[in-house]
Amino acid sequence: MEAAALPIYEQIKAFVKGHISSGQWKSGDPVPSESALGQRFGVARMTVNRALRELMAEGLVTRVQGSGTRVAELHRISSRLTIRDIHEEVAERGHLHTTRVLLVAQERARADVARALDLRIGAKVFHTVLTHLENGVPIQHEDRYVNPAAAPDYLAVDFTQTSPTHHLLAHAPLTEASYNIEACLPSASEAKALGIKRTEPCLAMTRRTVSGANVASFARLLYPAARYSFAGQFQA
Amino acid sequence: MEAAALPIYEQIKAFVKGHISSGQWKSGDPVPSESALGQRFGVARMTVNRALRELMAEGLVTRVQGSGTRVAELHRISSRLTIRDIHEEVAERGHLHTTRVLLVAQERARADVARALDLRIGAKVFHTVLTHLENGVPIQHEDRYVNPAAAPDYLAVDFTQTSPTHHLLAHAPLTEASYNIEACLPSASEAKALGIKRTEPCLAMTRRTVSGANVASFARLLYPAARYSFAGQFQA
DNA sequence: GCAGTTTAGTTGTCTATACAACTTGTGTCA
DNA sequence: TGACACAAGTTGTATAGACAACTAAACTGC
Repeated sequence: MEAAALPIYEQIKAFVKGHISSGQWKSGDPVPSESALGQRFGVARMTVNRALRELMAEGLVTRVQGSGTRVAELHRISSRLTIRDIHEEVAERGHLHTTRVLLVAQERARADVARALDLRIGAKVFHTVLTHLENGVPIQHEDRYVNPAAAPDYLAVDFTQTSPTHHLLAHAPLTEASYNIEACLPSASEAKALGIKRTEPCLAMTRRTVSGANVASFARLLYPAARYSFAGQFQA
Repeated sequence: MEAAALPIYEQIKAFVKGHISSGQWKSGDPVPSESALGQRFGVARMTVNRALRELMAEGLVTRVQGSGTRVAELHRISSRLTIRDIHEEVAERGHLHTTRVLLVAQERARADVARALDLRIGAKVFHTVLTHLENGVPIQHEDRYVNPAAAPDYLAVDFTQTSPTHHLLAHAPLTEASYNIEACLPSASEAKALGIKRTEPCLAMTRRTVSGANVASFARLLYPAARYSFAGQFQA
């Protein structure tokens, strides 16, 4: 019945967290110094150091060399937003993921595409448009441009078997990614592909991935509002 | 012209990151053991341990006691999404933040509100509806229910001077928060308050904050799509 | 062939110490 | 009064070592 003994540094983290979340220590208040906590718990300073360092990484305290540790201003609620491969996400729910391939083509980059992929206007680019279905219901519309330099054999992939994300991760290691989430209404073709009305709002995520020196891909992912949302959590 | 010497553990992190993002080490590949890296860099194992521990926290490697360290599956792109106080956000852009107070009232909880705040139906709750403006343009519509137990003097606050979030953080220390982001169309009253058409899509964030044993507040924050989006970045 | 044991290797935690880098308040001197 | 030096306290980094906990493969005995 006994709880497994937590590592000391976790106990110290819990001790500090407890004082913060109970309101005993408020934003801006000083947290006892490493040596003070070390004495109180009867442990080495390095152990306390690890606890406080991790709390800083979690955003609960701020530390200034030479000055001390203080309870952070919690005006920022920060949590990890994880963007996952759509196939994995559907599979984890125990559902069937299928793909409808609408376009697989090589094109010349228009101005906006060229800018996003960091290529010249008119440069060769790969373009795919897919619809992802969960148990037969469309949940994501994916319009993607790929830099041929990053994934030369992209067009040869059978996208009913392998998701573009999966192929790209395997062939163009990810060094950087940025995304933007906004609300929008679908275009006529997007609405048709998703089987929704043009007046039904959608979440649109535009994502740009960088692999080494190249921008590997630029994608617009559209989720019908009724069938998708992003959720997150924060634990003090 | 010389770059400041990075701490050794940062150098080791950069070394591992470099091998991952260049594709030399792929997902699932083993990373050299702590002692191996320690020998290679001529440093103590604890130093390597810190580097690898932080890389695990960043999601770049997985570590299993007794087995070893491996490059993580990067199918998950994970980054920190920070939700900030609207006032702070506007102020940082050097813009003027003002508030229009539409409702400040004490009500009896309807079923949905009671559930969200973990109270009985008909229990006393505080209800505020505000519009936040940036340089006079509405950017956020805030519909919030507050648990009186968590912030007894909530209704007395002058919301043209202090944001609800600010007051709550000061009086009900945050222990937990969860949020959900979705796309939707505004209701008639929301559209009117934001000065947009009912056909203009919006990002809706519903947020629930917990303070100690109480659910402190439940809020629906509505952002016109044309004026707001969430952005994030991931660095390998 | 199989089950159990041993062993080498790996990560997890913790210590006691050392020095560097920085902040802040105090004291000194002109 | 002001500029400067100093000292005390704090965090940042790094070490060398120790033992615990766990894994996976090799080995042993049946």
